[in-house]
Amino acid sequence: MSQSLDRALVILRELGEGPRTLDDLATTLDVHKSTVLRLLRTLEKHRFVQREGARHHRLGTALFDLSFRALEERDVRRAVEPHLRELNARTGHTVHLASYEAGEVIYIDKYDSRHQVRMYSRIGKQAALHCTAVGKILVGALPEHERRAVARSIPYPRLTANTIADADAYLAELEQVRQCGYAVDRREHEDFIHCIGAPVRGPRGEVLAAMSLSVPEMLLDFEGLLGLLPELLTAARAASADCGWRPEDSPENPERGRTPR
Amino acid sequence: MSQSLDRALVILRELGEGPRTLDDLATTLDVHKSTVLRLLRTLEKHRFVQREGARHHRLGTALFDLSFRALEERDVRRAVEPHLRELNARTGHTVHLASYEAGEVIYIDKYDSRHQVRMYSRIGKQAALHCTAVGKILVGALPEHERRAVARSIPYPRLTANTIADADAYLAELEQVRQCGYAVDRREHEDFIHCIGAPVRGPRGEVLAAMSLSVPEMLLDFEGLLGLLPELLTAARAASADCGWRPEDSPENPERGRTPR
DNA sequence: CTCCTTCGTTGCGTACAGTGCAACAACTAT
DNA sequence: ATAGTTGTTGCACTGTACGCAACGAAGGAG
Repeated sequence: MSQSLDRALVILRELGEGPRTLDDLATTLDVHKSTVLRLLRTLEKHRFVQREGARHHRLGTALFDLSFRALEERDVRRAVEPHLRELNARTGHTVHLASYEAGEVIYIDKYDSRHQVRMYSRIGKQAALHCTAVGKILVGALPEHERRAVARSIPYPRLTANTIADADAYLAELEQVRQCGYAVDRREHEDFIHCIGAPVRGPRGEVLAAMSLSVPEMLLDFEGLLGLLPELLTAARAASADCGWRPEDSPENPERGRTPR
Repeated sequence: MSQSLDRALVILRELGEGPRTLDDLATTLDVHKSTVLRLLRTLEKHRFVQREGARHHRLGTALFDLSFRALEERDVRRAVEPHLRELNARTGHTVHLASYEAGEVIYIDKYDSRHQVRMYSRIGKQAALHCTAVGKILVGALPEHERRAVARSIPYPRLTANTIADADAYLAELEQVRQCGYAVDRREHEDFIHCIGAPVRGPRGEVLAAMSLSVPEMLLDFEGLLGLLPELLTAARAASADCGWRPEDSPENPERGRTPR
């Protein structure tokens, strides 16, 4: 492990919270100012950091460049984008695309609701595994032993009265999700929002990503949201088709986590 | 300057081009494999890099997280977003929001055209200063000496027959832009696309960002695009109002580059 | 099935890069 | 003026990150 690189990455994380001064950083990292200064200079040279005024530093443009490049490279995202966009246009509600990567579920695309009340989320943000529709879809698609391992290892913070609270209940829920072909989050993550999710599949029926529709309760009750399920499933199937999925091949799908290279 | 950090950042840039193996990286960096390995491990630990299969590495999710956070923090972007979105909805064409930061113009937001033919761009991408509408708006808004310095220092690659080719012509064009309150790119950047741009202003009339509308010639000729100018200007003014601009204060605006802190 | 190549991984000794220190410079506030 | 911040520079020392070389695992060719 490289010490200086390690420190630099902590600096970046810290700057992700907002602009900081040299001293701020030196204090939180518990290293000498001059050390921080040198690291910042290198980061600056590569445009990962830029100065704001005389003393403040903030994240730079190289970061945007890199991350949008990386997002573009994910073919799933590119293929699903039009369908996501259309689902958003048809329903007017917030839609998300999420992917399972290295033990975590993160949002890789998003279109916001047309309405005033919006759900807080962000591309790049981690989604909770135990109380979101996308989390259930993606973890549910893992091979059994891995699924069990995940279920046992994650924490179960109780975010609302409906949040699933332990591994057994979670595994049962995942089983349910696998059977239905879709997942719901009925006020499990936030008190006034419910959500439905569906898988996007690839050529061998493997789950590549999860698509979801989130609606605040004041706009639509849970039954109303379920009424949109056909729209969601249609969109997810169309997206899957664009990713190479052929429905006839796999009526009941094999367990699969990610695309082998 | 920190050597190891420097190398790590080069690795990230390299991975921005696509997934690489350890050897690939060692070769392009011209350092020993074991060195690359250690850097990669540190990057991995912080989720800046993730493995893809056994041997390939690609950019990780921390990058998305950071960059979207940073984008969110830019208040301009947040304030302008709805107007950008509406302009996109009304016209159906590609709209961009760009900002001048540390000598470069980069796209900080974008909504794609509804049509099949799309312009290639990406959030985080640098825009050419001499042949894009946003570049002209933003450089044109700099104080005179800085504007001249920029004009003299940048290269003038000839991308089409219409591209401005030298500093004098550029400065004259910028003067024009300042007078009109909008900028055009009449096939200066790409042969089949033209573009119009307008400034988004802050409380003191200073230019915070530039908004633009890009349309392929086959969809709309240049006069047709100019017909959309009122739409663009209305959107830009509404966005400016949301950023604290009060039109009556500054009929002719003072020169100003960036917001002081 | 075996050999051979290719690529990732590990342990180690050394050199130099990165560190902390202390003094200095630029600003603000009082 | 004076004192208190905070950024910047030069320097000497030490520990970290480097390259090396040997090992191990995986995959392909014959």
